[in-house]
Amino acid sequence: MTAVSQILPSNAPTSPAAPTSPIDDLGTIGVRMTFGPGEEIYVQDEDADMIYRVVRGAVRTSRLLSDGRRQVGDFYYPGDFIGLEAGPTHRFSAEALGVCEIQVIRKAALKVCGEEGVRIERMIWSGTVRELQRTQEHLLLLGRKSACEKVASFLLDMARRFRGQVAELPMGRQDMADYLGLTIETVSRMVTQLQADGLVRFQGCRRFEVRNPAGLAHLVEA
Amino acid sequence: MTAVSQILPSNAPTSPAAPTSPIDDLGTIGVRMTFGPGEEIYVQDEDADMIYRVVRGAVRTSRLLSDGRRQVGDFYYPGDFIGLEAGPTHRFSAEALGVCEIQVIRKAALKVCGEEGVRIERMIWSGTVRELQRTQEHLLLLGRKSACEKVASFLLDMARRFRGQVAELPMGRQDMADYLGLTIETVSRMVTQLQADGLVRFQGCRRFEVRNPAGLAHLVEA
DNA sequence: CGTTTCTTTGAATCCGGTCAAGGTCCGTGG
DNA sequence: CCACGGACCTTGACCGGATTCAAAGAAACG
Repeated sequence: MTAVSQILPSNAPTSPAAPTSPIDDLGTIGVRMTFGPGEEIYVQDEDADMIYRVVRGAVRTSRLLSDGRRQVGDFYYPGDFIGLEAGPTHRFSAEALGVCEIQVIRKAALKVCGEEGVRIERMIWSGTVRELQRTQEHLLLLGRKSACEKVASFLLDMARRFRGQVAELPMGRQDMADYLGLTIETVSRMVTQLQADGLVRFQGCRRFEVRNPAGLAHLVEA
Repeated sequence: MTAVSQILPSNAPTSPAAPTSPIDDLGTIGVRMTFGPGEEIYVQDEDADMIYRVVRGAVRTSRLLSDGRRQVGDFYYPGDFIGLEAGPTHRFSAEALGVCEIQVIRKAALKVCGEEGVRIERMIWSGTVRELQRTQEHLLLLGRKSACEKVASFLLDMARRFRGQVAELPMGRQDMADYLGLTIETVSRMVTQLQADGLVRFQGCRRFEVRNPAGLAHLVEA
């Protein structure tokens, strides 16, 4: 199901200015795998005996309703753990957005790694708490924000990762829509509107910069 | 801010058929406190050095936007931990729905309780994972479900707590609305509609029973 | 350079929100 | 015991923001 070490050609958006947060080393535990665009890292309802960490690239988690509606849980970047939510099985699927490299660790392996295992378990704990916090933030966004506020929140959040430089979105409009609980058309319209209002500027549909941080922040409304 | 051991008269809905899930004992750690309807157990942005566990009654967590919009995070019942999401400060407030009794435990106290502390820390860990799962379920509901499906999901979830008997809602329509990302009017209309369709039956606005479990489940659409 | 996929834009529709009344439930006090 | 008052819930009419449907435009890819 999940391809082991599949090498893809260099068509990947190499994200030249990617904001590489320094990734604490995970030591020698686990295996590195490479996934191509759209490939599944793990699947909804599958057993959850591994945990995963993004080394390079970006990942989305998503969940499908039986009639095809989809909710994107979150997007993950280098240094982030994924698959933490799991009880016995995964509630969401995880898919690579572009080419990405993932470190895969068997949960059971941590028990027998002493020192190193304990250190990683601590990282997992704090990762889980952060995940819970982000998810709660996401709740607020989905439950109580307008389309315009949703898109503004999302862009501001993305822009933060790039520290004011030009930001590059690793996902398309459909992924944004499914994250924000909107349709792709609405996302597109709001992006257009935010640009018309001079709050952001796009160069192509995946690169943008914030032109008016204060104005954008005002829309986000903590 | 939070009243210690306030005794309220017996106007509380004593919930005679309340589904008392057996609560594992927390031993002698921590203090029990009683809160009256609407009282704050902890407040958004407050320091988070305690954890809390519902002993009796029901609790909602909620978060306020600066313009008054409110999102209810979740509802908690006897045995549930609350306040787990916290980094240094609480992201949500927690308020008592009716009269309720809460066991309050200073986090730092767990470190020095040996055996007992470790046992509770494990309960907290599994509580946090369950919380994350519930929150993700909530995401799906807020992002991708119609008003009717939202209300149906909610009622089905509540009904499950009462194992098919007549269920008693500890919260009012406004709380349901803020949990579901709807207005109070829409919640009311959907309840009326579900009743008209013969899926549920209300006796008063807080007691109901499921009349057609399959039909209701069909609306929920996993 | 043609084809496919993704994005944007427009027009019409509809679901849920808003505004405004009326109803119900309860507790209080005459 | 009943009248009153307040809080909460329900219902109706209308409105508007987001979706839907459709088509044109732009990017990515072979």
